[in-house]
Amino acid sequence: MLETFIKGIRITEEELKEELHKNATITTHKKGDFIIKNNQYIKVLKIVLEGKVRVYQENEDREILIYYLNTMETCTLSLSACFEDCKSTVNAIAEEDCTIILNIPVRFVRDWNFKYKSWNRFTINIFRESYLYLIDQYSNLAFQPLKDRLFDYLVSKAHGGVVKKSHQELAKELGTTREVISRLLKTLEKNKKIHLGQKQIEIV
Amino acid sequence: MLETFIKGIRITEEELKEELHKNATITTHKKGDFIIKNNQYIKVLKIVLEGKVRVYQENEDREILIYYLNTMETCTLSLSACFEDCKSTVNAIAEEDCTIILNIPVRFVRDWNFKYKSWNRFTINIFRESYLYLIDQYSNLAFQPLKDRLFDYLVSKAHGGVVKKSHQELAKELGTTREVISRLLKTLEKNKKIHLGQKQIEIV
DNA sequence: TGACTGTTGTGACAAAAGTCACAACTTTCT
DNA sequence: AGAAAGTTGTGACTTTTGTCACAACAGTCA
Repeated sequence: MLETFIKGIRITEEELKEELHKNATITTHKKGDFIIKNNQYIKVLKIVLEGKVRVYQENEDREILIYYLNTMETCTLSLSACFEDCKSTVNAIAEEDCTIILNIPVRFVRDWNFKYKSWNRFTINIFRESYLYLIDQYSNLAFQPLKDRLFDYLVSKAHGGVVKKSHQELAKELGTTREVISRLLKTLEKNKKIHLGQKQIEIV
Repeated sequence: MLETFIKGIRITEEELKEELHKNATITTHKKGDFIIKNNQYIKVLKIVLEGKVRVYQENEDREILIYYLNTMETCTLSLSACFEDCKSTVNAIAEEDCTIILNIPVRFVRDWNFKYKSWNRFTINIFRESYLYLIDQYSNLAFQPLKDRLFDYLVSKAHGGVVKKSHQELAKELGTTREVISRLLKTLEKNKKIHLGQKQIEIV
């Protein structure tokens, strides 16, 4: 439930909005394009105007979701990188065609933090909420068995009681493998918790 | 390695230091005292002047470490709470007798963020580093087998090649149970990676 | 239509982690 | 010294998760 509140952009000051538009470059990306790769230098703030980006960590053949960026959401890690040069430890990939604001010069992001109250608020809120959300995820990962994490995840991602994702996608989001997800989903179906279709899961 | 750099307080402006001292209350706590409990409202910023505090999440009979606060370190979660009223989702317990600055009024923490550049820097840095550190921990938890996390943890906590902790303590820090730790340590000893003593582990 | 690609199901097995029970040893405190 | 509390070792077992192999099915596109 935390998740639905985080990463929303909330800029109110007109002057700042103008600065944003004046300084930003807008780019478009096709589904499947990498926005950032592990070990690459992050040099600009990224705000997703439209589309969907998956930010994740990878490890050999597995992956785990850090967060999704949906329409009008800001990448916490790129914001973070504005304050200190650093390499990315994550990958980000366009899950849908998307348009992204980037190339806001780093020094602006820093200066605004002291110049505009609303930007300051915004920055702090992004960090605050991302941090709390991650702690929550961390402790779930530590204590909840996968079958519970899976079910909770399905519930959180459902639109009208339906999740349109393949088992492989779920595996990549939850940090496990496809076979494990398939098996757990079958069990959930036997227990009348869900109903399985092709690339579609219905929550009962 | 990230860990050794985070949570350090770095206040340079004299005026701000004075404000800190003027407004703060200093309290002392005995080893074993709870500094904050799960579900309690966090109302003040906490900075550990001396001693050691363990901040962790609990789940029935298990626990997992979020971070330790050592001398001159600031609690990220209490800083975060200054910007938005919220309940704690963690516990914090004094692992050694300690003295703590608290009762800095919340509005000061917020105002300073716009008034003092160094405080602004400080706030951002705390969030930034804590967030990056947690992502690192998160992905380790997801991908590294416990035996590796344990060994890495021992290495990171060793002073002069020695860790003075009981198996129970390690279990609480790594989010598992004592028996599991005992067994893994025995294996590490057999593999000549460590040498086991009473409440003491020597890294070879 | 038929080949290709992606998706799902599943059995068999292995490895990792958790649980329970109990013994033995150390340290602390009186 | 002796009791109590904390610490460590360990066997036996269960549950959870990961791996491999292979089959069947669905959707897309030439």
